[in-house]
Amino acid sequence: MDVGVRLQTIRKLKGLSQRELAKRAGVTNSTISMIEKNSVSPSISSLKKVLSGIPMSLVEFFSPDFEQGSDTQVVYKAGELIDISDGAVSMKLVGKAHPGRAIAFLSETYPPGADTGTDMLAHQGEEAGMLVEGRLELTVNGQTYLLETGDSYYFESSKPHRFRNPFDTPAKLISATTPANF
Amino acid sequence: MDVGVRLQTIRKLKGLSQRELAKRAGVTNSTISMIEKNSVSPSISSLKKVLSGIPMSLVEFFSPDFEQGSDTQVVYKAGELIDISDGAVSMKLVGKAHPGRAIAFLSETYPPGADTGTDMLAHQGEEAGMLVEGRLELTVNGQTYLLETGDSYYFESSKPHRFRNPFDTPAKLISATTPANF
DNA sequence: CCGTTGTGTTGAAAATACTGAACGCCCTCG
DNA sequence: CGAGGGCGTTCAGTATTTTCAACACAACGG
Repeated sequence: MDVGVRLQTIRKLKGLSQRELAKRAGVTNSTISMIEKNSVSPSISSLKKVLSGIPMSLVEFFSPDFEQGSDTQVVYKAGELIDISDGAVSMKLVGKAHPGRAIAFLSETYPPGADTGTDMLAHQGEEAGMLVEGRLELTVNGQTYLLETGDSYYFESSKPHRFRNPFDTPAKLISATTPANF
Repeated sequence: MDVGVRLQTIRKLKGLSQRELAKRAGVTNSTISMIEKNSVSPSISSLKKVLSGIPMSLVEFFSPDFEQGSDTQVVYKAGELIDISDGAVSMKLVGKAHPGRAIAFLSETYPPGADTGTDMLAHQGEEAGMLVEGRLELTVNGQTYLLETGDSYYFESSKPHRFRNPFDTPAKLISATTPANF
């Protein structure tokens, strides 16, 4: 992540000069200049001040949202997905050509007995999914649910969660998580 | 946004001491101490270094932990989805109990002849999806692709796009978009 | 009881970021 | 042509952050 280039891109997008932005932000134009040339690494407080002149939040600034070439791959054949399997659970990630992706879109297969473990991860973000085949057990925040084909879910990833297939037929799940941790 | 408190919270959540985190991050323990006490405002480069020891990205660090009540609905039966159909295309939204959702997770059905129109919207964000039934035609940025069952896609929503089913069998798509425009 | 190891905090010195006042460049207007 | 005003850059000096080496406190074991 190139802080300087990113700031300059945003500033020009907003049609501001270094001095103009500096005045709005309450810093000097030299500060802006040096940040953009990467000759310094600004402190959080000053970057925050600078961004307040745009205005833009730190989250937005660090979100690599709109910066992608126009020749990136769009469609992925079934065999083209990246395998990021974890144990018995098969997980295939859509969009390998998108390193700064905002969504982790997965096709997951849980063979009989498969389990994401009792790790109960608490990463930040939200996730949703739909079961397209079989049955699956989902535990969120201590509550256990039974998902049948066609059922779906939506919860905050910060809640401890776990997927498990105690049945004797494989379960296939399509899920989306944001932000992408991959 | 209290940088110090946030860092301390995260560090303790990960079960790290100041010195341990400092070692992993390649800074001194005093740096951690002073950042947590807000007696300094770290530079981007040093905060990045510190977070690399966790590890955590700057985006995640600055993304507020909007926690949700623990009684929100998690699982949605097949019939419980909200219908937000647009014309001939049937669209069903997962997570009606999540008004401030980050992801729009949809189950979409395109009957033969269905078309999202030539609107070619250019909203910001990213979207991904996977075809679970039938065949579908996707146009992104002027390029037209043929999706077959099991194929998937990922692109920036800012690129003009359109879905169309010119075949004589219905197509079923599961998709995710962020941010959610609903 | 003392030595050891863990924790977080603090002070002076070194490193880094920020300001203020230049500078050079390009444009426009008189 | 020359004055004025815009632009971004640079440099010396000041302000802030980071390091290094202590310090104080608590827990554990010999």
